[in-house]
Amino acid sequence: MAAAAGVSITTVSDALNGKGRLPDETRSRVREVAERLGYRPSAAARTLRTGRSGLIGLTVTTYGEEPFTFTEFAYFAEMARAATSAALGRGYALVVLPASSRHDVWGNIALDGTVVIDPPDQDPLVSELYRSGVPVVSDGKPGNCPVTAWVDNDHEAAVLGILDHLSEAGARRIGLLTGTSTDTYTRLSTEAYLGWCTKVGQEPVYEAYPAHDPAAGAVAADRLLARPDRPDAVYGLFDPNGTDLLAAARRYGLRVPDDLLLVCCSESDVYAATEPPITTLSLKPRKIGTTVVNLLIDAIEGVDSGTGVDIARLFPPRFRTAGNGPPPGTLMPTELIVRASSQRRSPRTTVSPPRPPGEV
Amino acid sequence: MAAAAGVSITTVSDALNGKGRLPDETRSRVREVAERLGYRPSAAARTLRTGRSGLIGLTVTTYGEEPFTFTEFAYFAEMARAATSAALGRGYALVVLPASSRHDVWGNIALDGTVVIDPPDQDPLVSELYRSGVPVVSDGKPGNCPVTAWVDNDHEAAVLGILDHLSEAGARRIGLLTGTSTDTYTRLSTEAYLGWCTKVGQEPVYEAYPAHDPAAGAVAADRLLARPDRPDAVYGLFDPNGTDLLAAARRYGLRVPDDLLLVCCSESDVYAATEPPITTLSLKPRKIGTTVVNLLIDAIEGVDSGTGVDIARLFPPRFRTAGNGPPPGTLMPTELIVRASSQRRSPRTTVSPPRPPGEV
DNA sequence: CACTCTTGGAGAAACGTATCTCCGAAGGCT
DNA sequence: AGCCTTCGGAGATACGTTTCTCCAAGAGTG
Repeated sequence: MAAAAGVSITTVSDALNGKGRLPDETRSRVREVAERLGYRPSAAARTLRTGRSGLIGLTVTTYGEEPFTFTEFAYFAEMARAATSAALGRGYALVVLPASSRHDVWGNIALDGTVVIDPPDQDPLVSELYRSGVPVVSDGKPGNCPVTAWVDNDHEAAVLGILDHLSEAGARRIGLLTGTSTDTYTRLSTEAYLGWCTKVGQEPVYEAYPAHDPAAGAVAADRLLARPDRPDAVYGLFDPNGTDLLAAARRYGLRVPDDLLLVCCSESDVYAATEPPITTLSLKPRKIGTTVVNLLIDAIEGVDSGTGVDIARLFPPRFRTAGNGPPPGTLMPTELIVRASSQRRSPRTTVSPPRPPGEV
Repeated sequence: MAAAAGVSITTVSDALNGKGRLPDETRSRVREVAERLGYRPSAAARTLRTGRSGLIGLTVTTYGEEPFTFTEFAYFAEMARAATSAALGRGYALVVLPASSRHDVWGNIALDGTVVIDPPDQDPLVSELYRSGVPVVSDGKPGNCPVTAWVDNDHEAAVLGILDHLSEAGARRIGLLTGTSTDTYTRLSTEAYLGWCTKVGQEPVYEAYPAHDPAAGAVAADRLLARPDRPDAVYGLFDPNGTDLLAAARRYGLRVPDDLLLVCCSESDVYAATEPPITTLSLKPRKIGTTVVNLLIDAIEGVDSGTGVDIARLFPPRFRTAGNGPPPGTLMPTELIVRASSQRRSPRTTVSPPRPPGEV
């Protein structure tokens, strides 16, 4: 377009990007012509030249044959929404890419960085990205992956907070509805529960089921309440557990909260309208999504080119451990939304602060 | 990488893409070296050269200040998930881009095509994309936009089916909970309701509220049941209407389905577990998402370069109208999942077939 | 032997941008 | 008058592919 419009090609680039030293008159003239011609600079050429695509990958773990959980749990949907919004605010767009997608799709996209949700140990995808010099920030503390940074909730503190809350409400034997998969969330939460049981001298009462199978949840809830050592309070780790447990309680003639105290982890507000309303733990996916993306973009824009070493210098000291240690991580607080199902008095809301970073 | 590995640059390209005429021995040798070096061809360069990025935009309409509804209604989440999966299956990735995002973000991304969800009349974004030669397929029949193709439910048939269903169940006065926005879904559904009322001689009984405001839905549901001409059956156009209406009915001491028949449009399975279970209309977002993406990719891969004229020839005759008329559209069937809230006998499931394309 | 045909692969152009270097001209200074 | 500095902008190169054209050598044919 350039030459035809008024003059040369360098001038167009400079005028449109505000780079060179041109009189305002020339600048505005070039812009006006570009506008009139509907000229759009080629994103591909710009990406090739600058090495920046403005694209961020969002990788979601995949369970079973379905492409991904994405919307299966409200957590992911909320998190993705917040992440998209945050990225857009800084001029980046999100590409959603299941970890399972074939290599040719991943390889065919110029990514400035990647957000990885709950990477499994030794995730080959993360390793390859890291080797390629692509910054990776994970949602969920990574097991053994070389990520640039990570963000997570303090799951241990959250579970302990809930168990204490239920104890205060009068629970004598607290059960857990958990998952069979080995992701960080499930593992840390379950470990926290078991540790608490040991500490207070309660025999653990829990049922585990494959969390990605919606039917299995109802069965597990039923099983939990059918046990001879039936708990008088239950915490369910997954979103649908609340309704499942409520239905199971109804089947066994248990009144909530009188005979059974109930808490589940969920981002859904349907639990404000159930009968009775159910206390939920929110993992604050919006905050997590926003933080993850901002951390990632900081890394992208801060480091010049793929040495991958200077990145740590970008983060404030509170985010990183000393020297050449593990990647910097930050813990986000969770929020317990107390409703009728877990108490006999009036509701209130508590926020669990993260533990100091030193203990991470 | 090329020259260093074994030999020249053309050969590498040919070997990796299976293009030229090379002996298998050379091919495998080059591939092996590439593998060892961890060589990845530059997506940016390829895009620049071939004009194909493998990227598809997914544009979601935005309500108010929140970036987009995306997850607000399960419909969008499901649809996006199916679309992502379908795109991935054909080697494309999805970039999620709110229509409201600033121009510089849109312009900075090389898109092979775009999926637009429910474009408003005269959408400037769609017009610009179309002019740029980027294929656009919309979910929702476009009002006055030059799209390549579109996919939608037969909303009129769906509403009429529900009204008939409620009539058969004994409803004498059917109310509607609808929205104040002017999107196609709301408009067509409301018009179908009003038309039906005229035909059967019933006075319309409806309340409209801003669908993006979750609190307003509960208020509107309450208002509808508080009217002097209270309906004995209600259809709610939006996902949360079911629980809202159920709560309102409870407040007024109305038994469902005895005093009030209930149906709402929702993709959520929580309505299978409510008390009583609520009949829902599913718009089949999975099917829509899949179809939209496949149509779009057909258009992308079928037309050589942006004339934008030959595209219609790609579609089977049933998808297009004659000559130079409106863009080809296809209607997907909806599914009415009949549960206890709308009948006094045993549930069954009916599928409403789309009307013949001639009447589009 | 002179020729054509096939095989295996190299050379070079082009995609459209950003950026580095350089150049002419004009003005100010000694 | 000669020199330095700034202004406005042009030229050239590189980014890493894909693809079109072309070439050399050997094999087959008369």
